[in-house]
Order: sequence, then structure tokens, then C-alpha cells
Amino acid sequence: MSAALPLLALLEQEPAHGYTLKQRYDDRFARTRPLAFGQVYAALSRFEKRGWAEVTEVEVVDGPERRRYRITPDGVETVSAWVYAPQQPTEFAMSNLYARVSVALSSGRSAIDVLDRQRVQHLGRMRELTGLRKDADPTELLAITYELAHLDADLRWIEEAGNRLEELA
Amino acid sequence: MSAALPLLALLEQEPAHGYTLKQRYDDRFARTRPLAFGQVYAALSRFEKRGWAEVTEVEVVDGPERRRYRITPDGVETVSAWVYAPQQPTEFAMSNLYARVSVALSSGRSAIDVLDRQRVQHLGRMRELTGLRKDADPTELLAITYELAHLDADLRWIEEAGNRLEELA
DNA sequence: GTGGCACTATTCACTCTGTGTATAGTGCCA
DNA sequence: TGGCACTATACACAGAGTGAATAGTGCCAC
Repeated sequence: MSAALPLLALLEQEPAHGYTLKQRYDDRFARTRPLAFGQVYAALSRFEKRGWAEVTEVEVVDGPERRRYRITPDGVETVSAWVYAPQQPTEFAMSNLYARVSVALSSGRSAIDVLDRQRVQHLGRMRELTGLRKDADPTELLAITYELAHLDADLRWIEEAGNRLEELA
Repeated sequence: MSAALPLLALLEQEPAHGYTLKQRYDDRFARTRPLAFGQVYAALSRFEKRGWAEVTEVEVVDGPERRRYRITPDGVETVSAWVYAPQQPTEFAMSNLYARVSVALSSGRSAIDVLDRQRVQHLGRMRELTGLRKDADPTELLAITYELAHLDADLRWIEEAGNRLEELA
């Protein structure tokens, strides 16, 4: 559910129907986590089923119905719980890069190649982000900084893994 | 599909039926990314549908059939492509922590609390991992180092975000 | 004045991912 | 001999994500 909760948080600020909500979402979160329209409506009906939101008005104007949703007290509580609950401690354990290096080592593929290609990719992305940093507002800057910090962490790890490849093979 | 590909990589080393494959998987990857039996069989039938694996033998011994799977040349190619293809550059952009801080800021909740709780959680996990490091083989050490690097990156970001909260609010 | 395009608004069908439970035989041990 | 652990798979269901379908409104260019 975690992916849809930012949506519930937006509904908390002001009642809306799906389309409007999706626009608000795009303004705030699309850059970091794009969402399709289909997901928005699916999320809203799940919110309703769980009592986190309710339909206040169904406007029928020739064409599809327009359902206006409002968050419920239960929904507000859900948002609070999500915001304050720290992330699972194993979040960074499930690394795609680590799995790929591990498979390369055990299957006779070139682990150096895996590391090198990832380094190139990351360096490119870092240049891109550094460019974006210049005309970013404080909130965007925070998101960019987050991504840069983790790209940097990956690069350090790539360096270290590269140094240990002989020992690992 | 990326979650199931380590499974295909294990099938590459030696033909197996689902149960055996799941055991091999647990030995190598369960710590970083646990997988349920149900997912293994679902993945195998998808591999078959796509021509990445094929059934070589169906043993019927009173009870459920035992299907032995073997990887195909197409499957081998798929593993290679996965191993060598660098991760998407936006991997670290979709951060749960960033979303939660952003929601806290815009909804009048305490962003400092969000950051503090996450810091406590991360510090606990880091102590845990540092303990595990002592009796880890080189490959496990690589996984642990990976996670530690990213926890450290998160902590640095938490620090920086904390310093900028006034400016952000 | 109309053909096409962009916009508002939602639904549906489909795949993939993930969890939990059911089924069914074998072997062992107390 | 009752129960538990192990080998082995299937099935039903919820959630997440994609793409196409539907349908009316408004506008602009030709």
C-alpha cells in the first residue's frame, strides 16, 4: 500500500476526485515516483473499501460519473501512521546490483564488467542530477540530494567490490 | 521480472525441480530477498511460457507430479542480459523516506520526529549488521557492506534534511 | 462549420507479484 | 499409532502496474 499513501495524504489536504488528485500528485511526486491514472482510481476504491475515504458527491453530467472523495478520520490516522513509522530495516538489503555481481561470480561471467557498466550509468545520472540542482527549489533539492547520496554509496561499494574480486572468485 | 531472475540463474547451474531450486535460492539469496514457495512455482511456469526453461521429466510417484526444469539457450541469454544490464538510473529517486518527510512538512506534522525515528531505526540496524560482520564469509560481507553503505547514506541525508527544516517549512 | 486535437473523467482487461492455505505422500520417533 | 517434519505442488486471492477504451467539452485552424 505504501506506494498509494502519498495519494491519501493529498486527499487529506482537500477533497477531490480522481483526476484532480492525480494532477496534484504529479506536481509533487511524479518526478520521484510516477503514477498512472489507472492506479489512482484503483487506489481510491481500495481507500473506500477500507474506510479511509468516502464518496461525498456523485456528479453525473452526461459522460462518466464524477466521484468526489473525502478522507475519513481513519484515513487521517493511516496517513499519520505511515508518515511516522520508520522504514523497514532491511530496505537496502535487497539489492539488484549485489545479486547481479553474485550471479556473475558464480557463473563465470565477468563481474568487473557488471561493476564497470553500473559505474558508467551512475556517473551519468550524477552529472544529470548535478545539472538539475542549479534551478531546483528547496524541496526538489532535498529529493536530488537523496538520490545523489545513494548513487555515491553505490559507487563506493562498486570500488570496494572491485578491489575484492580476486578474493571472492 | 527482476526478482525472479536470480532463480533462473540458479537453474542455469543445474536442472532442478521447484522445491530443490527454492532450497538453493534460500542458501544464497534468502537473507537479502526472501521468496515464498508459491512465487517459485509461478516463476517457473512463466519461464516456461516465455521459452526460458522447459520441463525435461515429469515424475509421478503417487502425490503431486515432480517436474524437472532445465534452462534453455534463450534463458541463458536472459540471465546474461540481466546480469550485465545496469540498473535504471532512477532507482534511488523513489524514496519512501523523502515522501514521508515531504508529507510531514506540508501537513503540519513533525518532520523532526520522522527523521529522528528513522535515525534510531537505522542506527539499530547498523549495530546488528556490524555484529554479523565478524563471522561472515567474503560474499556475505559484500552484502552486509552494501547495506551499511546505504544506511550511512540515509543517515547523512537525515542530518542534512534536519539542518534545512526551517528553510523548508 | 467541421475535422481534429487537447482536456476532463473514469473503467476495464490483463499481467505480474506476493501471501496463505490446501493437498498428499513418506519417514521417523516417542 | 498419533503427530510432526519433510518433499512437492497447486490454487485462490489481493495488490501493483500498464495500456487501451469510452465519452463528453471546448477550441482553433482551415
